[in-house]
Amino acid sequence: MNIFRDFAERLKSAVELIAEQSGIRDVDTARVVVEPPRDPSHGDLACNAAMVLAKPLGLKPRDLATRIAAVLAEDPDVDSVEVAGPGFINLRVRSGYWHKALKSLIGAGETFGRSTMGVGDAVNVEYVSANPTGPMHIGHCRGAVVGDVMANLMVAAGFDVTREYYINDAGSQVDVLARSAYLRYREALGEDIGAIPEGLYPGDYLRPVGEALAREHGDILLAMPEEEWMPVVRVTTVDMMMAMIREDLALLNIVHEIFFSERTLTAGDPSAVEAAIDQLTRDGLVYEGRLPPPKGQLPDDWEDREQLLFRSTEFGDDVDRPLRKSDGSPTYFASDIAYHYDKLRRGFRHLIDVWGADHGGYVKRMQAAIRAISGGAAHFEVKLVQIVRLLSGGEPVKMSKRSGDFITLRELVDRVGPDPIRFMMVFRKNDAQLDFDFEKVTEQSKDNPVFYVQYAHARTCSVFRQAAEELPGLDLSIGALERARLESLDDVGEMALIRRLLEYPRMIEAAAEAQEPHRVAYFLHELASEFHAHWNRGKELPQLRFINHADSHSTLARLALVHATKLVLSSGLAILGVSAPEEMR
RNA sequence: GGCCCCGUAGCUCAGUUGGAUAGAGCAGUGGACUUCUAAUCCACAGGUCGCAGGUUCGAAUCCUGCCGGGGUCGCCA
Repeated sequence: MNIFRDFAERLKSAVELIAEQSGIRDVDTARVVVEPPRDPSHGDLACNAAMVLAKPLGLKPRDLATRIAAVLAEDPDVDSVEVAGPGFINLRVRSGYWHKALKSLIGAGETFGRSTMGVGDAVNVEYVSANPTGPMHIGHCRGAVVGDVMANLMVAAGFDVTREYYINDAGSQVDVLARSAYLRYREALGEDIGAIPEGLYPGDYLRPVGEALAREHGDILLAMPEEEWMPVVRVTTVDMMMAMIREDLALLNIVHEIFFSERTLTAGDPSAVEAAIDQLTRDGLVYEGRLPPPKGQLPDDWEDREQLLFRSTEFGDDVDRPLRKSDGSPTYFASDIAYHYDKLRRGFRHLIDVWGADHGGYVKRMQAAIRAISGGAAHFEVKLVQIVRLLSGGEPVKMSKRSGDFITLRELVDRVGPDPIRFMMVFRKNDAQLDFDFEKVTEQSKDNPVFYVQYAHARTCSVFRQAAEELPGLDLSIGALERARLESLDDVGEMALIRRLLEYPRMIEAAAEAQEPHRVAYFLHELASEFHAHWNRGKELPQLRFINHADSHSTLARLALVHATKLVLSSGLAILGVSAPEEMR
């Protein structure tokens, strides 16, 4: 149950009643919001209805608020109603309502917080899509986690989610990769290859590829010209790189359902890319024309020439975009159009792409393209993740990709483990830069939000261990907790915790709606804080402790609250893909 | 130069899609360990929300123009 939605419904019927009395029909209540007030002293729930609807109803905000308040005051679950400020309606809910809601939370168990908002709509989340030219490094890490948590979040919100990886295995870089692997092949056959020439991939990770090629083909590739060995070597190399990337992703518990090869778009006659260009041509969205040279610094090899352009300006882009390179082959943009065409054909109407910030200049044209090919019917959202700055003790860690000594994802996971990486990568808005400090992230203290939240979960477990030990006769089953006399939970700390827990479903929906996974992490941090705070109140006021030997009824009610806290913490951590440990010694 | 992102406490950042007196953590100061794990908690202090206009009952949030930082700009993917 979602208490905010529950009361929003009650408010709307109150408004409709008042509108009817004034002879007005069809009031638009879409902008009416019921939310927790920023200041808890204002009550349990705050509503803006009077301010939003004053005009259409021809009333002053405060007068309307007073009339709505009078209707709501009759509600048996409402304790008190106040009109405040410019026309806020502040509700205080009877404590029995909270206890009822808590009971249903416990009954819902792990399904608490799951929403049907998505009504099973098919969503495609494309993320990582790192080039298959080497192991994953830190630069890929953030997009990987953000995409994965996004997918989890959309599942929780009731969408039918497919996780997808686009393999860029068609460009010239893959040929360069294959040449580098071919060199390693010669090396594996005993040849002294000397230093890796400039322009090829120097990494040791290609050695096993060379060895595999040698095992499979012996020396027959040596006698072939490049056109002949290239396709063979390319396939083996890309397959092995992708296997390696899959292993890297598995270290972060990331598993994609679909790996989509760019190369398959260029195969066949006509290829999917050519078909897409043909379709755009038939729709009159393509022409031969000239682009103005870029302002600022002109590329050395700039030449003014006619080329095949897509009319992206008709769909909100700043300039029209080329579909063919000077040699006539399709641009990356052209294959990307074909790729997204394919996603739409597979039945997806919601597409979420997670890209690195360096692709920011690419967003508008892709949005334009999808508007064009879907006739405006598809929801397409690009989430750009900003750069991660890697620090160690506050000092930037130097990385040089050229020399190949960048820090791999594998090294990072070995050093700090998957949980801190996953948590920290979503403990920030995706469009803000992020500092990732080795020392802070491995630290096991409250400075580290990962441990802070995990510790709260471990504490909930420790309470139950303790209770089982101290009160061996007490039935601690879920059923017993559900039947507990929850009305005895009346301390301010307990009530604050209950209110926070019941915000969970609303937070999930809002985060999914906004496609902002970081909200889950922040919510958990706040919930953990609420729990730690209440725990500590039991030190000064022993009568507030969860376990009370003299009173098994209140103990059981409090354990029910602890259980509910554990449920929400582990549910939220599951969305983040972070483990919820039972103890942290 | 065009486009995109960012600018909130000394530092790192949230801010519930336009709500009330702008919030956390770190750093600083002062407190709480014969305890259900002090890996925690409490209190104090800290702000012209980059600047200037505009929109309205109401702006950190939306619009315009500046300033500063980052990214990006046909034949890389």
